[in-house]
Amino acid sequence: VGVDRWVLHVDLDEFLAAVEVLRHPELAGRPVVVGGRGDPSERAVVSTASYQAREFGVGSGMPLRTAARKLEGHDAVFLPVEKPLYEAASEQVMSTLREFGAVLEVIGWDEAFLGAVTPDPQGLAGRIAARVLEVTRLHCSVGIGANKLQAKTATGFGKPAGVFTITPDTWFDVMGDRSTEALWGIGSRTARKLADLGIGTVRELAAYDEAELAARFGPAIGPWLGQRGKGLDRNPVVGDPWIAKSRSREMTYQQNLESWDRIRHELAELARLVATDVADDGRLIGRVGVKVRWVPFTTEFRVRKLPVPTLDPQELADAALRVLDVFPERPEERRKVRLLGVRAEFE
DNA sequence: TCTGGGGTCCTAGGACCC
DNA sequence: TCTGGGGTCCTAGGACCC
Repeated sequence: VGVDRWVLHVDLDEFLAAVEVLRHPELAGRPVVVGGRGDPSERAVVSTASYQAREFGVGSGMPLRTAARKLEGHDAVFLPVEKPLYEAASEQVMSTLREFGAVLEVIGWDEAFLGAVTPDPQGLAGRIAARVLEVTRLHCSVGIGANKLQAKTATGFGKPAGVFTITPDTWFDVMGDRSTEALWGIGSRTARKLADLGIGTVRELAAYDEAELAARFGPAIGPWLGQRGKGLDRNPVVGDPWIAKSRSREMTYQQNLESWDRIRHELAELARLVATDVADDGRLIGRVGVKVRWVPFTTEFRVRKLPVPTLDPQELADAALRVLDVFPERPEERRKVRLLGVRAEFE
């Protein structure tokens, strides 16, 4: 009785671009695009665009080439992704969030959930944003809800640098008329399948029979979709440190790979990189996966269990090459390759 | 628009065994 | 001729997220 349990979702505003502007203050006010190696002529996409860049229609996931075209004549800056820099900034943000003593679940460089018990979640949100700004000089938005879905959804309405609350009482007022694709966890594919059933809006999804959804989408995903529509989410905020189940490296080549020897060489190189990545972890690798993206853009993935789990770079490279051999179509058979990837799955 | 890199989870089907 | 039911392991592929 009377326990005010809330979920807060904290999301940094234009995170990568904001971090870059902090160390390059002269860039403030200009459209800033962070992506790839910072060369808009290369095969790469936008990781983060500053709000000034977004005004010209540039956003995450867009090819850098396209972004450059949209920003032509607007004094834009393209910067490379500097992973260690953002990791350091992220750690600073997360340790600031930890000061508040709530359960903290980190879900990305620039995002986290807090499970809080408080009669005044808005007050807490304001204090969090102020403290994050004070310590890191970065702005964030905070969403408040009765569960993760509501909180995460609310953040979008708070941006930039604001606080927004969604409760079970206001869920349908805020979300009811929106497309199902606006829901966290429903992408374009599922939204289209739902539309085929006559389900266009969140309200329509909420009203749909869950057994029917289970028949269409499977026993787990079907009912889960129905719950999403109703704004329900049973997943708790989990404070345990995240432990990766796999580690991978992949590379899109600026020039397509054509020779079989070159492909094998590059794949072995990626495998050794993965081995280096996991060397300190200590856990053995039980399965190895290989990803090939053919020209123009079809992607295939094969994975094989290792007869004997290993940590050895050369064994991993050999295993990756054996997986490459099971691809039904060999690269030497006329198809060019634009991307290779190696994934190691822990035992 | 010519489409990155690093992850997670679910589903379905085949193989195999009892 | 027409053929069980259940369990487990393995892999392919889809979908989504940051």
